[in-house]
Amino acid sequence: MAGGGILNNTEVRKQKRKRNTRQKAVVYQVVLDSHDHPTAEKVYERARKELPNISLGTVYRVLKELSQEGKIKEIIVNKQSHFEGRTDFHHHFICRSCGKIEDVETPMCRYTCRKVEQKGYVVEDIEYKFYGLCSKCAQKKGIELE
Amino acid sequence: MAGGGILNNTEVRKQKRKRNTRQKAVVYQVVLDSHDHPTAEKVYERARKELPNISLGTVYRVLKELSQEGKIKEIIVNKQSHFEGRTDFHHHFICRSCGKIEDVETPMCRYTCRKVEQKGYVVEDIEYKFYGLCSKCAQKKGIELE
DNA sequence: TCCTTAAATAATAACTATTCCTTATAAAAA
DNA sequence: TTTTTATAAGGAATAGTTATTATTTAAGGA
Repeated sequence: MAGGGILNNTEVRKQKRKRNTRQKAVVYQVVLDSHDHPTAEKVYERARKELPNISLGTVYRVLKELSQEGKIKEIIVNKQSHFEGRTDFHHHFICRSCGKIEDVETPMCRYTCRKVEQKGYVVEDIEYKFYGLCSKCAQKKGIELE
Repeated sequence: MAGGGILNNTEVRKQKRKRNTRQKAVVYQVVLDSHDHPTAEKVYERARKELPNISLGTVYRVLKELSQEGKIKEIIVNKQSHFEGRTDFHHHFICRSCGKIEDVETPMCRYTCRKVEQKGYVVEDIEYKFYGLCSKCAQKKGIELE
């Protein structure tokens, strides 16, 4: 049969078709406006103020899409995804007492990368996490111990 | 009523009693003998060769105990726990193609730590993860692209 | 040695974050 | 406007893990 196996112009155009939905726009905006590294559930909560009928599944899917498109970043803490609008190179400090996640500005450790690359590895992504007590919780603990 | 609220000697001794079980010994040995950062499920599989009736729940509980005692280390990759017998300061490279986890010897980044501590944070633990392609997968991909 | 006791176990139910599935809806092409 | 199909909503399903409970067993003492 003619045309079998190879896509014609119409089919190619169809494949590329992408829709611009309000749900995606709202979820993206919520992440951009949030500076506390919200979980999917928190993003859902906030998005519902704008779009009361949005579903949690949609939030999860859109968050994954946006991450893959490089528009937002996913940070995993305690096996749970958190999201942020900052996409430049930086890392995170996680307070074990209050759970707060804070950004840490860090230069990439060239020495380490070189060492890894010497083994023939290709480094695509680097993730540093610092765990401990944030200043507030450290202070509180200091007071308690006195 | 007499004696209420305060523990007597017998009660104190009872509280401290800890049992040495075959299950715990076997799970520990399995982790020490494994050099591939096994998951709980994999540890379970291996422990069953020695103790066919051991339960998965026990494996999970013992792995957590051993981690808390500092005898083994837990590494979380893709929201899944892996375990290793090495407990000294080192980090990990994770191959996105084959999933292999490899140890990376790294000096602690003093500059970064100092920067974090300047904010009044108390750093208790540091975790570096490098994601990419291991030498084998990088080579394979190189060949494919030719 | 046998008893006692509570810590640890096996078995299994429950939980939680996330993904998958199905039907319905709506954005964009025609 | 009509058609097309990507995306949405709602809910079921899944995976990894933790909690619960009745049972077993290691350890200390009689």
